[in-house]
Amino acid sequence: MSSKIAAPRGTQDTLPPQSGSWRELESRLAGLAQRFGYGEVRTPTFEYTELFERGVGEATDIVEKEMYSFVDKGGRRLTLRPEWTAPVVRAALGANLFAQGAARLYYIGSIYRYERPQRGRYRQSHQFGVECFGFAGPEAEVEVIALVDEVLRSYGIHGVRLNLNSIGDKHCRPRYRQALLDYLRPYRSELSEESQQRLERNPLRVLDSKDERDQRFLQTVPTFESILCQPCRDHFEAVKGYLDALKIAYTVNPRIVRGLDYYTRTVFEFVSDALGAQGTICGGGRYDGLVESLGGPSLPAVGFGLGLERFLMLLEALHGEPPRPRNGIQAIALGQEARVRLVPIVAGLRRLGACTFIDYEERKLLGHLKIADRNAAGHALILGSDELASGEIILRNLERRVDRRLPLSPEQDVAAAIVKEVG
RNA sequence: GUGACUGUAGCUCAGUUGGUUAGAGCGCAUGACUGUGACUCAUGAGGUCGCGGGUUCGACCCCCGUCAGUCACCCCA
Repeated sequence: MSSKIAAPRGTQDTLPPQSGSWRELESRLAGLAQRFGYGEVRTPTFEYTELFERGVGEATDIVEKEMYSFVDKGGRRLTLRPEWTAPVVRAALGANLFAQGAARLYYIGSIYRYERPQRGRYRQSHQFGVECFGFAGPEAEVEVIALVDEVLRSYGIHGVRLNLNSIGDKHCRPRYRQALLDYLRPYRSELSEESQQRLERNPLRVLDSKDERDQRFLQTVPTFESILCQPCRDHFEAVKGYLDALKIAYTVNPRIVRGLDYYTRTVFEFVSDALGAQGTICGGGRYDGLVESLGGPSLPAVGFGLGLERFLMLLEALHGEPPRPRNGIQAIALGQEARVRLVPIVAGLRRLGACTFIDYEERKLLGHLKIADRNAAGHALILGSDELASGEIILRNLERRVDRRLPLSPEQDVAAAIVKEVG
């Protein structure tokens, strides 16, 4: 026997019953997005590398060290999608979707990042997200935040906090950047090596350093709020006002910056402390400059990405393993003659939409019933020599342990009678 | 990329200072019960002890390497 091959590092297979939880979650998310007026977008799993370099930002961790990039046989530089926003914008531009102005899109699918796996972080993971294009006003932020809130409500999730911040726009962000530099430069040599590098390349990122050596400087660092221009300040206040009106609780957290370059003004994240170190379930914000930087019109936009692995982990942490309800019919034939009669009945049941299990091996009734338990079937349909002789088939309710006898003829009505009985 | 811990049956794990034939529980199979399932009882199958090298008379155990998992850092979903 040759050796087994494992799934690649940081990836995982999903089999029953977990695959059922995935399907349920995905369909609920899709339904919710549609309720908010969003249509589904699907994009290729890989894109030209340049899309992410331009869209996400050269100085981000994603582009610097986390992309799965390769050169194809035609010499093209390609990358496995590390995030959805840039591809969605590209796709929308390609379809000229912005000709009419606003557009609302949602997605569900995989992303790829070359990182060391740990709890809540994988090399292939999945995100649900929305992108709301065309609205410069604070209503757009509130709409997408309300959508996430609705997801949490629909699962009865409590204890997830919404962190909110504003990082300014193209007018005040450079001012803040300068203020930050002015403040930190004198202490440059006392900062962590990592932060020293960031100070020159991407000073905002110094803010979310957790290094001990940086902390004392960060305590008294000038905050964004102190330097926001008036329009940004008004915008942020309006977002908060709407959230209050919708009774969505939030905390203003001046330290959240987000790792992607394209964000402007509002940034937010939903955080749980039930998930270990990787507690961010959902991150998002406004990115008014991205569409234009990818060759489109100047069009404001807001969106978020929600991590499905982390969300499912949260569900399990909060509610435990979901109980497996008994459902479906275990068809049991005892003997070849019975099997010949039963197979068409099973086909009929399936045509009528009934979930039906059957094992074709020759075994005793006991063995079949154990298989029924394993399948969590709600009913057993038993056909053996006794039933053939009496012209009746037994339908047993496995939960209540009661039998029903149903006539075996006329043949074409048997399946319908069973379905009616099962309900 | 850095660090710590862990790899023994399908699953969860024992395995003494290195010693001869590697165990348990659950699960699985068969039977007790020509044909009535969540309970019993009995019997059985299932292991290159992650992989490769080294030390040793002898390695699941010690050493080195490697791969994988877990958790944390970095960062993020």
